[in-house]
Amino acid sequence: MNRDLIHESLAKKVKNKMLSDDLLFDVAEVFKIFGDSTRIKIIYALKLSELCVSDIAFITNSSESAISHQLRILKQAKLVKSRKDGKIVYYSLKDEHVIKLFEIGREHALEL
Amino acid sequence: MNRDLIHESLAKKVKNKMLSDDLLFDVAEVFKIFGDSTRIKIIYALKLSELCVSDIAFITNSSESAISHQLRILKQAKLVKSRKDGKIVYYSLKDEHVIKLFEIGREHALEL
DNA sequence: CCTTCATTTGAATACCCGTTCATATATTCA
DNA sequence: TGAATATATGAACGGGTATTCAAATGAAGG
Repeated sequence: MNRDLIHESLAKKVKNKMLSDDLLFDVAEVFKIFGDSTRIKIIYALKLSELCVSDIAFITNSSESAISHQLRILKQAKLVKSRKDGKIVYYSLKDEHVIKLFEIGREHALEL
Repeated sequence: MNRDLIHESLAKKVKNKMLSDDLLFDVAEVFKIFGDSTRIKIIYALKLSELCVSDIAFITNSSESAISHQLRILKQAKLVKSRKDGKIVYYSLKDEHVIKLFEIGREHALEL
């Protein structure tokens, strides 16, 4: 780690302009949530409609347990919200921001 | 997996409207690339300037080997491009799309 | 050529994380 | 209250992946 810098002036300038490690970590965390097939499927399904756990399990061909675990993660990340009606818990996307992120990722995926 | 559907009609409708597993998988893959602190740091640094491997290692406090590995991943994902000048390889972001995705993730991270 | 230096590569390690399975909680209804 | 059902939870297992370390590649300069 104690070498000569190849472009000392430039590298130090860029290093000074870097965002904080904390913020960059948080940004990575947001993307990490979207970076799983099951969660992306859930997000897209919820983009189409409010749904309960077993609906989502059916739609995504996953177990209810797996979906429940993933919904907890999505909820902790404040990407989805839930309401309870009797035995059934209905999940939906928390805001338009989530949809925006999804759409841009989708555009990019299509460009490959 | 062979239960009664709670909201059969709705669930089947949503399932029919789902994007293909392949596409949703690809979308998740894109986000997965962004979902790592080191790679996000690299992306942000390259947003500020074209840089070589050892510059990036200095800026991100990582080893050159680790950066090189991550740059390969970023290049395979078509998020960065490179040009060679003698011994030195200069990396830069491939297009504005990458910046757009980063910025939206950043906005979302700030909203927590 | 031989050395130096920037980068790459491969194998090994260690860690993270998604799923499964079994069980628990909670709510409805008989 | 007791059975049935929807969801949640916790532990454990397995697969994936980021980093490290050692070594290889490739280019410049003496």
